[in-house]
Amino acid sequence: MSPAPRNTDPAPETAPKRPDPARRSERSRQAVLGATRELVSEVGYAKLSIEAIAARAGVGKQTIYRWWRSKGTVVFDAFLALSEEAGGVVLPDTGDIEADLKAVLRATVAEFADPAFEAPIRALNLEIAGDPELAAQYRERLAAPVDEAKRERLRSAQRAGQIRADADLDLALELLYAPLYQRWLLRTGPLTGEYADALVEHVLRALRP
Amino acid sequence: MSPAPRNTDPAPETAPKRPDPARRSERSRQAVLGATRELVSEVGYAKLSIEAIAARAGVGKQTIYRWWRSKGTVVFDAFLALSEEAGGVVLPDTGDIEADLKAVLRATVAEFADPAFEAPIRALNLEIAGDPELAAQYRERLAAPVDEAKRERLRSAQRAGQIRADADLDLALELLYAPLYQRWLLRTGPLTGEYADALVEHVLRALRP
Amino acid sequence: MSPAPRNTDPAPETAPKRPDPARRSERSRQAVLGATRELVSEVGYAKLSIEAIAARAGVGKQTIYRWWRSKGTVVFDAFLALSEEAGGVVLPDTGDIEADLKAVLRATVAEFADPAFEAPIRALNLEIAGDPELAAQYRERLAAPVDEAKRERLRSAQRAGQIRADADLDLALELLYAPLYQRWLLRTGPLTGEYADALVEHVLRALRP
Amino acid sequence: MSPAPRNTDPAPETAPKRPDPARRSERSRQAVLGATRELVSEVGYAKLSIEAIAARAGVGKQTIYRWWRSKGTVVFDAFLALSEEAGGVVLPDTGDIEADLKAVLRATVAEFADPAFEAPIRALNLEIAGDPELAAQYRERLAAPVDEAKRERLRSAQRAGQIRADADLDLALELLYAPLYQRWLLRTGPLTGEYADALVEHVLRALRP
DNA sequence: CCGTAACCGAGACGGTACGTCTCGTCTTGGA
DNA sequence: TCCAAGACGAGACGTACCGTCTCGGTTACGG
Repeated sequence: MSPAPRNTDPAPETAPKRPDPARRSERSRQAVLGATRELVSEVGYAKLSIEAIAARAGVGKQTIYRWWRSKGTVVFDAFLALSEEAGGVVLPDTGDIEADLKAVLRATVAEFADPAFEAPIRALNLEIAGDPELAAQYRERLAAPVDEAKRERLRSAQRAGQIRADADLDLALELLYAPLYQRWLLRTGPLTGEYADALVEHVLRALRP
Repeated sequence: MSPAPRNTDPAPETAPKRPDPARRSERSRQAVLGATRELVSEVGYAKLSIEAIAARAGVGKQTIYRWWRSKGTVVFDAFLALSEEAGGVVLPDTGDIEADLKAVLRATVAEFADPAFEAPIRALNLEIAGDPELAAQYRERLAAPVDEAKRERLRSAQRAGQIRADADLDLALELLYAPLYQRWLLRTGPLTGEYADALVEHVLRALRP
Repeated sequence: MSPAPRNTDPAPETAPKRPDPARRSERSRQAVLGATRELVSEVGYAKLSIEAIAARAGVGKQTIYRWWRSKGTVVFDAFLALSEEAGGVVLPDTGDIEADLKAVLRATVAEFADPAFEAPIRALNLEIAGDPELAAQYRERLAAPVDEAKRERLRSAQRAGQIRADADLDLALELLYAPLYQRWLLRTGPLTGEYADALVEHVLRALRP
Repeated sequence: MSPAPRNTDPAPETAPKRPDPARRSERSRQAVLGATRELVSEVGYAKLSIEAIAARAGVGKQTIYRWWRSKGTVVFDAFLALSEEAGGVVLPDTGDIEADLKAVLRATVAEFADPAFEAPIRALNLEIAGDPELAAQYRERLAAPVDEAKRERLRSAQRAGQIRADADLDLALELLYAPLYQRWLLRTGPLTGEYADALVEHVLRALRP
């Protein structure tokens, strides 16, 4: 039996001195996230400053820099915290996959149209698009459970014979949501209920047995 | 005595003093756009500053503020100029719509994978996503001609009976490109030739007569 | 004839980019010096901050950093400006060197005792003691003319036969003023008129023919 | 009815919670003083921080704040400890007051010229000049014994008839040392052996019978 | 053909925010 | 209870850029 290697870490190099999470002030964390949500709504993401967050939260700037890498990570956490409270996602399953998908996509369209959601969601998306590490966290903590719920609904339709057994469900999800997302993000066209319906109809045509 | 005339003039209001485009220095314009392209490649969009552009271009800051609204518009123009040089877009038409689309999407995948293109294209996309006015310009001057070429190829396939006569070609384009775009922008999955092929196959299934 | 050498400069090395004094804003300069004098009086030298000076003066911080090396140099200039306005110094010459010196030293004692002068003069002295470059400027621009006036009074006494012809007048000045200065700076003893008188009497004993 | 008692209590007032000196860790005290001496030499007094002292000494910051009022008092103690080890001061007494004083002043000049002493002594002096309480401590614990030794040498010269019986010895000491001190502190002139000699000669002229 | 009015490079200005540093206080866990 | 350790609110540091505002210099009309 060979001895367990003690330290396989290839690059310690004068450790960057991480803070101790056990001693973190929960009160400060909440204050920062709350202030961030308020300020994003008030002045928008681009004009958001760490200075302003600290002031609004009644917190020292160092406390923010100690626990977050960048403005983007703070904003991300601020909305992540909100979403995680929201709890599990359940999609409707009436047995009619077309009707159910239309309902879900119309709901998504409505969400994108709500100006109160629009600004922060856009900010969050830009942040994610520009930072691979945030993107990874986003996928794991926010997108994954939602996607799984959507995939499950498609699987149910498969079992009901409404979708081909050999369909690639991940690709199917992308076909459903990416056009919506792109229209919204780049404002390349109107986002309406009719559009959502047409989208669902086209995609289902590709998926039916 | 006649009443003092109210100022019903709806527009001038201490005119904002537009510069005279006729006297604009072409040399300065080119220097700014060139310096901008260099700097975006070197330091990325987020760390790009007007100050640095002016210094690199050997140009006064005022010259930039005189002719561009914001950092975003400069970057936009810098890449617009490049693309417009590229000239008209023509898509292959071998008569086989599936093969042609696969070739085009694989080319797009390759472009997204090229790290030299990646950074500035991403920067440009973030800028467009965050600024509706830039988005409009982008659609008119860059996206429109390319989209028209793509639509024309689909129309040709329609005439050849490879695509249903009543298909919505705009939606078809979105179904083809949006999933690719989303994967790239949010890094939600690998971008490979196989993926492009599968995408084309699925979408065509929805479009065939 | 040999060609004129183009560049004999031995150490250019990415020049530190000096600002152009010709374009300096006199209004800003005055505002900074004024604000500095006010703040030194109000909060003392130790608690004086560049930030506060800039705010009080209605000036950007960079404007201070552009023209002054350190907090010390600003304070120095602030009081230098005051003193230089004061104009030429003239010492009394009644013909009685002892009486005149007593009067002058008593005046100095009174100045040191005045709390309005005390704080800033002490701040200035600490700054000078800690920064050789400031010390040099202080000697040239403030101390030199005053010292020359004092030396001239002693020379006049020499001509009148009240002081030895071969006396070292610079040393004489130090003997007169250094004890006073030391008592004040280190608070090693009471500063009174009697002390000034005793000092003059002792020093004159060393200087008389 | 008796009058409400006035609070004649001169001290407690919501007691400031003094630590118990008996339980003080000698190891910590030494570590702090040692680290302080090192750091003053390395970075100078102005850039010295409590934070850095604590880190270098391997001591909690609170331990410093518990036992010292300010950065100045720590520095002061650090050098005080050094000097007190040095033990009693004895001045030479060859019977020739002029030769003896010249030797002593030349030694002082040499000390001031030594760059290893220069920096910390200057730091200490600035601190004393800016803090009356430190100044008092300095006089009692450091200056007093040295001054007494010097005064004793002058008294001995008085007994020997080399100095007038009615001379003010305290003033004499100031006449001897203040010029030296001032030249050093403000760098107003060269500090040489010749200067020390000239100083002694002038002062003695004022003191002789 | 000669002002004179624009653009131009340059860069100082009043500001905002950055990210770091240190202050002096407070909290935790170990001896 | 003291200590090492270090998180905390606070706020100054010195730097980077912002967008505006002069400065001279240099075109390029238009009287």
